[in-house]
Amino acid sequence: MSEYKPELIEPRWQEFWLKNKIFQTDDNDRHRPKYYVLDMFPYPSSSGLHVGHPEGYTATDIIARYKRMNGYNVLHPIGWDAFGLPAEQYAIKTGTHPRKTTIRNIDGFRRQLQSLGFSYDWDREVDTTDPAYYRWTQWIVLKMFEKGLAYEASVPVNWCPALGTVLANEEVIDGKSEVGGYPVERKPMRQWMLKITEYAERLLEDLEGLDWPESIKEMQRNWIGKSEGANALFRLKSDETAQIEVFTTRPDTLFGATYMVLAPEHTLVDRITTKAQKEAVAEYREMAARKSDLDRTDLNKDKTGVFTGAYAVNPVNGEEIPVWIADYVMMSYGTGAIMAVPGHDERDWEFARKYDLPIVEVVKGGNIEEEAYTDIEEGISVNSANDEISLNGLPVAEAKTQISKWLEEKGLGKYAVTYKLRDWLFSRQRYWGEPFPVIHVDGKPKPLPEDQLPVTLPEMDDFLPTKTGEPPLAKAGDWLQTTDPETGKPAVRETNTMPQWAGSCWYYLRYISPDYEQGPVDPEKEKYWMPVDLYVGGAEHAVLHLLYARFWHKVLYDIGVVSTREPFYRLVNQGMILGELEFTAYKDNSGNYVHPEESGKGEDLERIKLTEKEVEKKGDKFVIRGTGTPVDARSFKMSKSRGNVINPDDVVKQYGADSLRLYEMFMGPLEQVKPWSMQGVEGVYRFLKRVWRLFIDEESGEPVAQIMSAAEAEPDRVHLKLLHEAIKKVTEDIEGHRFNTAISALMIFTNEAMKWDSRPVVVLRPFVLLLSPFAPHLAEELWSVLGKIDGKGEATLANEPWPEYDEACLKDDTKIYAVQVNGKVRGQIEVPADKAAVKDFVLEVARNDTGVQRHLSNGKVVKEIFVPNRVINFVVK
RNA sequence: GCGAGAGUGGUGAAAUUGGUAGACACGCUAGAUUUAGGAUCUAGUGCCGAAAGGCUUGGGGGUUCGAGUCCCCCCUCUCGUACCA
Repeated sequence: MSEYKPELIEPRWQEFWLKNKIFQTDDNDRHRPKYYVLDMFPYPSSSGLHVGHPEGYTATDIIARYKRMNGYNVLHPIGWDAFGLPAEQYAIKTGTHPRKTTIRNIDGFRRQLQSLGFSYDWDREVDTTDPAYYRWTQWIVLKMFEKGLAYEASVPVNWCPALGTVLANEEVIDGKSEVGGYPVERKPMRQWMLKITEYAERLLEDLEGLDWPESIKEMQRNWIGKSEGANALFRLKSDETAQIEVFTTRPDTLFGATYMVLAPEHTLVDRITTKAQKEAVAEYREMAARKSDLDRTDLNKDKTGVFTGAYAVNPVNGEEIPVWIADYVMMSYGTGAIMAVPGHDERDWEFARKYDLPIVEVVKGGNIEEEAYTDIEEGISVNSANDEISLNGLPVAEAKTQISKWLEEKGLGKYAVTYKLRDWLFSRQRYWGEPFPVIHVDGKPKPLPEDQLPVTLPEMDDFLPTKTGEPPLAKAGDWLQTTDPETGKPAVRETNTMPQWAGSCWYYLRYISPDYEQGPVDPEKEKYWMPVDLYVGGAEHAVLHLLYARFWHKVLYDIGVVSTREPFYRLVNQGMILGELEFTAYKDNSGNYVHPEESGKGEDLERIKLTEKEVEKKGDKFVIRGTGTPVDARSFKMSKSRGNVINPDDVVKQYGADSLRLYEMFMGPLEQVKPWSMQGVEGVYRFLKRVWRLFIDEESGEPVAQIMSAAEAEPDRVHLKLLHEAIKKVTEDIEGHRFNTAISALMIFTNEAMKWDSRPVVVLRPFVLLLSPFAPHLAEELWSVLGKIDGKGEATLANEPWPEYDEACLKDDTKIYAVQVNGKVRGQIEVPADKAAVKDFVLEVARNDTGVQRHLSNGKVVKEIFVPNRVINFVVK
């Protein structure tokens, strides 16, 4: 071998690592500190890896390799979140059993991941579709039944006829299914729910201690949506027995409540509606029921509603106020009813304007003729007094406390907290998911005893749901009919299955003891390994996966299965990788290039893709070269339809896994969104070739003559300075996840070392170790080359200690100062290091610099700034 | 609308506490070696200018001897969210 040929090097080392189980984690070694570094659970899709996967995986692999070399016992596993809709839909289309597809896809993913040289412990693979795994998923759900955290409910769900299943709110985007984009409608169905709301407060509170991106924490906080306020009771004018309870965050505006609104689905509506209004109300309710959530929000500019004919009494001032129904009030939030304060709530203001309802000012500070005044900092209560209490003159916060106290004393209301978070709709009408460990006896659901687990999926060849929306499992006759193991009574199995989230809620625990038989995780090992020290994945899981997993973890904590309150101590989101930068010009019907925005008829324009050479930059935009016609210059999300998808396999084939890994890390900061560039891959590939030539003579294929063993040549100060600078920079940058600048430090070392006539092994060896987390195949290869030269070193560098830098080697003989005059750099001076901190000496040298002198002669020096080892500034007047 | 984040060369980006802006890489220009090369090496490359010099981190103000970095106002983009009372 002569040139750098990754296709020859890489498979050899991958096989070596695998065969010798180099990265197998030793569970019983409790002396070393542990480090658990985790990638987000991949779904093994049929299309294989995309370049986004290796981004996070490379980052965690670098950390894992680095931590091992630093003496940590590292847990770095991978597995498969393999239940899910695509395999089932493929089965419906082709008749191929989902298990078959799943196995094939997993094999594909495993092959791809291994071809990238990731240092996973392959003996810990887990697969959510394996009964040995989902046995414990079912077990956890069983525990939830026991704790009363799972219940059945008939809820209007997002029924997608095309997919034949119910979708969670978060799987519906703009009224269409996230998968496939099919229309979704509302339909009431029997469902399993999990009481995540019971954990709302803890899920919110425990965010505090987590080292997560602030944006993700904020999204979770918003999702949980805690509001503090009061519940207040309004009695009805005509019906002494009925009361309307409302939730408000602004009890201080109670005197300004001029009407009330119930959600159309509110149970009181039938009871309070007057005869005269019955028809109008019924009509409105029917219309509202037909609307999906999307339609409701879509129409949010034009609020609608109907008067019920009933009046309620405002408890603070005895005013009789009309009760309306309107779909801008949601049954699922708060109490499903509001007191409307149009003076100080935008929505109520709009509604009141439209239906000509009175608007009263009770907080001074704005102009309620123009818009609702919602400020809570400056506003002062007015018009808010009765015989017993007056809020007048109080700021909002104080008014809130006063009125809440009063309401409570009177039994008219009390302090209340409401969350946006809803219970988790936990069942799906699908085949390819975990069956529930539940049977129905005498029409009632009953959890199975633990020893009946796992409840395995029945073999089927028809995966279509029934026409009524009953899950496919309803067709599994033999499986469906069973007996209650306790009573022997005939029983029917639950036919819903769990959503895909279930398996991914606790997989990080199974990795710890994948073969443990007595529970989901070996408690002793759990105590050693948990929590996860570093969790890396895409921001698309910011809310759902991370919230669900935190919820399950807390349940497991409560029943003593895990020892930590939170599963993931530190979270990092990798930024999305976009396609290559694209230049697009637009032509109109007559074939003239136009500006897309100025033309104002964007839909008729023809899009022309231009190359980099066909455009130039003018001002702050790109134009067609030689003309003034602007073009769009943008990178887009990779997608099949756009044709800008990069397949990692192709990159590996052309440049090798090390180049792919290196490029993905060199592109920019891990967390940032960044566009792909094939030329950038070329760049790092050239770097690796240069590294190769630092060691190997391309003509002969032998090590270069410049390499000196320890016996032949001592490293000199220049060698050591360069090396130790690299060690310092690379070490600190890996610790701070600044992989791009770490690579740049490796490049600087290589560029300099290439010029050396003598390349001492004792300098090259640490360099190879620094390179190894980034480009492990090349590093192993070069390590073995060095081993042949001086007969030292192990067969693999994976367990070598990480190099440490020596401060003494970093010292310079001289220091360089920038010399400024009035803040502008006018010269540069070099002074001996031992005198660099001597102010008078350095200033004298600076004054004598010819370039500086010229600028000093213009006036009088009034001030001299001296920043040791950096800069001097003369202020001249 | 609201919330969060980000704007630095032709491009991806550096600049860890306020101290020489543009490291490293891509691209480009010239040259060398060369049958050729998407190979390698050398030199150059923020902008304006012949040079001296001036200008420059989205725009405008401010603090400071000194601002990409701190403060105020504005603009643009990305992501999230959507009647949550």
